[in-house]
Formats: sequence, C-alpha cells, structure tokens
Amino acid sequence: MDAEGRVARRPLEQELVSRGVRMTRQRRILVRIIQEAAGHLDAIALWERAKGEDASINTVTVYRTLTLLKKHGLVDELDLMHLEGGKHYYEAKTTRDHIHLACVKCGRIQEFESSLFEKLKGQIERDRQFRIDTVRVEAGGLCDRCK
Amino acid sequence: MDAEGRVARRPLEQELVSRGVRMTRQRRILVRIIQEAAGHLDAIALWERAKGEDASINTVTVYRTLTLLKKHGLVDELDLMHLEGGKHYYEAKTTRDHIHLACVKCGRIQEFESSLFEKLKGQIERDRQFRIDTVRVEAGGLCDRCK
DNA sequence: GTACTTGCAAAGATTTTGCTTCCAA
DNA sequence: TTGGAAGCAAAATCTTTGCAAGTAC
Repeated sequence: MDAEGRVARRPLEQELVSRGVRMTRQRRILVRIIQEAAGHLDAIALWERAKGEDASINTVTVYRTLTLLKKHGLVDELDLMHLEGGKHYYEAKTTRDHIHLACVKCGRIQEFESSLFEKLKGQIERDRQFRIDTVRVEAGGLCDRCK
Repeated sequence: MDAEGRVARRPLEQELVSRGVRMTRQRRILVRIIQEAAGHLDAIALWERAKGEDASINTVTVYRTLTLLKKHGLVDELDLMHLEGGKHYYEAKTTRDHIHLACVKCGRIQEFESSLFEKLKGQIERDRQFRIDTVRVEAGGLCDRCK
C-alpha cells in the first residue's frame, strides 16, 4: 500500500475477483502479504503481519482466507518436515513447482527446481492415469553449511 | 502373535534392540502393528488396533513410541495432502522411497516408485551438497477411477 | 537396584464452528 | 438490499508435558 492508501492489484487478488470472489479489506491485505512474502508463512505469522495494517483482523479470518485460497488452488500448503511443530506453511502457487529442502540442524529452507521433477510428474500422470493438481516435495536432512 | 501368545521378532523391533532401546510390552505391540500394517496409520488408528491386544494402552504411549521411531529414522511421517484433517500418518521406512498419490475425490492412496525419483534425489544431493535423510513426496489430484 | 517407561490428568498448540453484526457488490 | 464475510467466544482436534507408580535389564 502506498502513502495514499492505494492498493495495487496483485495477481492473486485479480484471480479471486475473476472467479467472482468478494474482496474485502481483510482479504486484500492477507492476499498481498502472501503474494509478497519472501519465505513461507504460517497462519499466525501471516496474522501478525496483517495486524500491522489492520489491528482488528482476527486469526479466524486468516484461517478462512487460507481455506479459500486452498479451495481455489492458489496457494500451496507445506509442512516443511514439521521442523517446528505441526503448523502449516503457505506460499502463492507459482508457475513452476519446486522442491523444499529443510535443514534439520539450522532450519534453513531452500527451494529447488528441476526438469527431472517435471519429468517425474509426467511419468506419474502417464503411468497411473492420475491427474496431479498439487504436488508437495519436502526433503529433510543436512544442508551444505551444516553437514 | 500366535495362539501361544508368542511374538515373532520383527525387523523394526530388532533394529531398536540393536540400538539399545528398551523393549516394553507396549512397544512390541505398537511396532509390530506398524510393521504389518497394509496402509498408513495415524496415531489414533494405531492406538485402536493396539487396544485389541492390550486394552490399557494409552494414546500417550502411542505418541511417545512414534516420536522414538522418528528419532531413530525408522518410520516416515506423512500428511497425505491433509485429505482428512491435520493428522499425521506413519509407515515403516522401506529400503526404497516412494511417492504417495492421494485422490481428492475418493481418498484412495496409491504408492509409486520410480528410478526418476532416485535420480532426482541424487541431483539434489550433488547440486546443493544437501544430505537427504528423509524425503516426502505427495501428490493430490484425481485417480484414474475418478477423473 | 536403577534408570527408563507407562498411565493419567492436564495443558498446549493449531484449527474450526456457531452465531451475531457488518459490509461489498 | 441482500447474501456473503468478519469478529468474538467457544469448541474441536491433535499432540505434548509433569509426575507418581511400574518395569526392563
């Protein structure tokens, strides 16, 4: 949001509008934070950031918005190998799927893209006649710095 | 367990004993159920099966045993795309990693092995100098019967 | 015998639901 | 205006912890 309080329209928001979803002040804030987040946010981290822009926003709204985005296939839900408890992490779905590498020692999360991964998905779809909507790959282990 | 109540020693149990882990009646039961389970059990399903053999077994013991097995890297923890809530599923770690395909419509879980997957893991370890201890691949979508 | 494990109760963490009021289209 | 959304409180779900009593080795 700029100094005048204008909110630039972002892809996620556009996507929701085009699907006939009602945009509220809260949804706009949440969706933009997810869109612009560098890392992976869990519901509470998302809520805390949102409170900076709207102190009255409720965790329930955060959960409901995440459910909405999941339903529309606009976010991926991750567990990051449960390195810190049972929460879920979210990221805006990108055009290209990627793998998450979670270091069990330092907690760093790396992302990894690979054409082999794309091939693997193709193989699954062909061999099993399974239509993949979402795919999650998470590896736990030791990163280069820690091993 | 046969008619005399003897419990055959199973790989998981052997593995624990060889690591100096104390084997209790409860652990023997739980570990055998996991070992022999056809599908993927969550903590409560595991507990319910265990109660058939020892009515006094407690859910806390189930969770503690699962934590123990995870710590020793003897089970894999799955989420199966959270098709039914936030619980976790467990399976004895096999020699070969496999991919889980979860049908969002019928809930069926299929497993898929592939040398491409093995290659992908190798690529990650080489490119990122990341030592993979555990890896989880889950795909959600429509199975051949449902699409 | 001793250190580790269990069961019970209670607490903790995360997420969902019911219901009333409010607001976007 | 009107159906969907937000906020609040309470509940539900899944998992962990503290502690006394029991048990494997």
